[in-house]
Amino acid sequence: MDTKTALLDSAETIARQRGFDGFSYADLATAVGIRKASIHHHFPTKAILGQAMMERYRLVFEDTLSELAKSKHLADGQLRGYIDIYRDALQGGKTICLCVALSSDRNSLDDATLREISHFHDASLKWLETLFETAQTDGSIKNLSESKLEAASCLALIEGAQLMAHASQDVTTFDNAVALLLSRLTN
Amino acid sequence: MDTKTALLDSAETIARQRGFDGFSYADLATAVGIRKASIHHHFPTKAILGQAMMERYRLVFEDTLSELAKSKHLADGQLRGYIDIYRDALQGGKTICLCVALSSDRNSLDDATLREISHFHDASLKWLETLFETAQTDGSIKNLSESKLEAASCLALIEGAQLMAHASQDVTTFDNAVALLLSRLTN
DNA sequence: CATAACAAACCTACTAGCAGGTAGGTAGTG
DNA sequence: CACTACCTACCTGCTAGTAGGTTTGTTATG
Repeated sequence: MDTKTALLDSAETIARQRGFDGFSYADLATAVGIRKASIHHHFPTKAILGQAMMERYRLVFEDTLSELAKSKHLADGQLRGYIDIYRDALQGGKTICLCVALSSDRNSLDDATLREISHFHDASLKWLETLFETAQTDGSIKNLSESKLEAASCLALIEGAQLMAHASQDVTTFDNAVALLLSRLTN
Repeated sequence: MDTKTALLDSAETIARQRGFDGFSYADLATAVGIRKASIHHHFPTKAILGQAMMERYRLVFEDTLSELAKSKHLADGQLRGYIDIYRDALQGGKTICLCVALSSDRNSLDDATLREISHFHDASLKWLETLFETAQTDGSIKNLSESKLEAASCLALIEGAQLMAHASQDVTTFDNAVALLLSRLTN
């Protein structure tokens, strides 16, 4: 496999468990099977690696979301799919969304990476807002309020649910937190 | 001022901005005005300091909650107060609840501190559950579902809102996320 | 076809700086 | 005398990053 991809994969996996400060070049070297110094050939600095990691994550996520929007035409199905993405990302409480994981060690991230995170949040909010707009016409979600607020509330709920599930290392925590949101879906 | 208290204060302040790995004994030494090695006299290891910090935080928080429950008798007032605590804790996006901040660098925390965090979550959930039970009799919150799920959902929402507000360094993010929850309060 | 040139990908060996932690000494106080 | 609270000086281990050399495969040229 491509070494650069393998490095990003390892970095993402560990970062999602332990944050950006939670992995070192030494960790990646061991995981990938090359020497620590060789990583600098692919990613001159850790900041560049972080940025690349976050950008790739965002692009894959955006792709997943647009696929989801294509495959499910009703808002409730889309939201269920969206929640499932975050639930699956938990892997039983072991890992969390990269975005949530990096939010904590903000201080050790450079501006470019921070911008990637903002970008990610903005894109998520926009996608959810569209989803709730759809719901207002197809009626597949109950008790609707203003789409912008629904989106903000929804994202915060899901990210918080993930954070708590990670803290307790238990998916049930996630399931309990999103249960009421899911109960608003008609299908 | 008592040095030990000053150390805990500084540690808490920085930890709430940058996480547990975000502050060093050197940082605390500078902040408090003693030498780095002298901190070990008060807290032999960083793990012990972390534990003490989290325990104090939890105790103060529990105290605040019981005061809140005494001063406001209706559930909506209590919930508004609860949300305000988290909103104030943000200080415009600069700091977050210690519990949210530490959830991220789980790996560098010892078992005792992790147990303190669990303890904190459990206490919060229990308090909120009681709040929603109260709401079912006083009718001050609309559209009530099962109290346990309401509590889980509420805590996840607020913690997620705080995380996102911290990421964007903007309280508006928090306000948007909790707006729909607040709209369910009758007063 | 042989070989020289080049670059990509990796290596060993090293640096400076910071982390938490230790050893052992000192000033003040009951 | 003993204790608390602090000090200087140091240690080990880890971090990201650097310098410079080796291997390997491709590509251009006599």
